[in-house]
Amino acid sequence: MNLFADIRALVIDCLTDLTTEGVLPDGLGFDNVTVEPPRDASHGDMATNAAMVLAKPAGSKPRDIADALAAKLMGDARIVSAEVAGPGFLNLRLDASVWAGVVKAALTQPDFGTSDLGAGKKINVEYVSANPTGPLHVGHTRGAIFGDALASLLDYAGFDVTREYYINDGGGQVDVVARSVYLRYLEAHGQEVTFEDGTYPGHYLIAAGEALKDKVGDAYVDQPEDVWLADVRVFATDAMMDLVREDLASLGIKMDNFFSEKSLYGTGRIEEAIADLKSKDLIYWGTLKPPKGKMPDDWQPREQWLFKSTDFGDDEDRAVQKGDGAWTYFAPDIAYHFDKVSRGFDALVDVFGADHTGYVKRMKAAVAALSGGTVPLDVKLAQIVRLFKDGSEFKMSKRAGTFITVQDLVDQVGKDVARFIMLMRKNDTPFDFDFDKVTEQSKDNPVFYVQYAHARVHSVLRKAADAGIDLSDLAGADMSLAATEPENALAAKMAEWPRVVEVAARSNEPHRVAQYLYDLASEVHSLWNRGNDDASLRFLQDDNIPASQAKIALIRAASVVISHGLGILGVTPAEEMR
RNA sequence: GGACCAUUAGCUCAGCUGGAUAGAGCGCUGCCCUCCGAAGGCAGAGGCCAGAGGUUCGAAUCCUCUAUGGUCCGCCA
Repeated sequence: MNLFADIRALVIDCLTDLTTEGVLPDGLGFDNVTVEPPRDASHGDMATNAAMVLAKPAGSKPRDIADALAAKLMGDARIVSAEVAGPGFLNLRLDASVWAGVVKAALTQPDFGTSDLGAGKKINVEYVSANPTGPLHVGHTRGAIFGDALASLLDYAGFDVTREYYINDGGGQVDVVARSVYLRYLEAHGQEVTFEDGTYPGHYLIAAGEALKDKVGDAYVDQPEDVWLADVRVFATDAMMDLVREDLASLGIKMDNFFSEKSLYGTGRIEEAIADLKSKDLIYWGTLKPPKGKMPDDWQPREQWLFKSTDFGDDEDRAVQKGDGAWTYFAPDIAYHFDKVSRGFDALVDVFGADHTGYVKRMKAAVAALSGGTVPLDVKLAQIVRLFKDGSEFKMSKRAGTFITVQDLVDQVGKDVARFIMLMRKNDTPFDFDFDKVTEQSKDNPVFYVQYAHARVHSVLRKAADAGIDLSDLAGADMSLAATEPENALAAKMAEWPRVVEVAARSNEPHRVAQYLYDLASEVHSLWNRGNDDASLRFLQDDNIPASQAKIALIRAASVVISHGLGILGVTPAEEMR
């Protein structure tokens, strides 16, 4: 159930009636009519802008429309009052039975809050896609967590979601890893090795070197590169991807599909994608203009194959083939997205790091061209995270050895904290991650605050069970026993949940879920605190089992919504804080 | 030179795709624990929504320009 959608439908019905009665002229569009929670609770439970939106096209005053609509709405049992206010808002108050319905829905409908927004459409969310050169570091985590929560959100909103990781195993960096693993392999055979420029000395490669030794023995020792490179490349990539998978798992991320860039080479798939663009007359032989601003010293004009991305809003056309005939990095990316389109996805989302900002337009251009404009691509950027520790910024440096991995992060603050904190902020604004603050166990820490709300409810449930209160049919409780104003406020907040899901999913913004959970948790805590002063608001009412059941039903419903929301964010809904 | 993103309370950030008197946390101020739910609670102060124009019933939100900050900008991967 979605209360806001229900009431909006009611408003539209009433407007339609007014049209047939001749109060409103024919042919009015109701698309702009909204039903929203009011900014100020004293205005009522819901507000509609119908009168203001329709006044102009209907050629009448907002007040007149509002009055007529109010009279109509009052005919529905759910509407207790409908008052015109401000510039023409219609403020609605809802019957207490409506809130009881929300509580029951949250308790009995496992899909409370899910949506048919996605209508089963296939959507592909690509995220992380870090080079397979080693374990993930903190720089990757924001995009990883964001992409994962977004995927869950879209799933919850009714999309058929595929979580995907693009393995950049086609470029030269893989050779570097392969050579580095080879050095560690020699080391495993007791040789002295030195890591020169162009190799990675990372300790995480030691295990890979030993594993290679276990696999091939001494077959590659003191052999020229052409003997072992191809094989070690595969071996090293697999080993690195195993590390990546472990890191993802420790963040609670599990991909549906890993797509190998390498699989595009030598299989005709790049050629196929480029041919598709050629057939659309979007590939031509030409010369790029020199870059503006600081001119590279060695820049020289050169003729090459270019993609006409300017036709689709890009600033420059982009090269797909280098002067030496090899593909640019862009070419396999085109082929990869061609593959996504070919797999029948209705929509695509790419999550990039902030360092790929300049890449967005050409990627959108490519997808628009390849799909004939039928498949939308939304690119979300994960902005940088500044790390703070002991009051000052913590700069990462590979050389200085101050390199924080995903494992370090998870070890220090835990998966739940890392996920929630990063998901509270919009993805495209930079933010500061303070190690000291996020591990604090207090109200000031939003992760703790939300989890604590959930745990508190479970604490009440345990106490109620100890007191022998029957909790087997909370949905059947007489909710009129928990219908005071602060209690209704909590139910009203729950009623927003389906709306939050839709809005968040429509804009691909999971942070809205986190913000909402904070607000909902706040309502739970607030109600709890009121019990300190007003014993009639305590959840366990001595000698009044029906009232206790109703109040428990209310907060239990809230905890169910919290756990749904935390589920989307990938944060554990703790039942107990320790 | 250009692109993208940001700019909201002293600080860190929200603001539900254009709605009413712009919100939260921290910090600040003032109250509140002999007892039952204080890892606290309640209340208050604090804003020219970077600036200037524009669009309309109505703008923090949309458009243009300007300023500041961030991320980038060759056939790199």
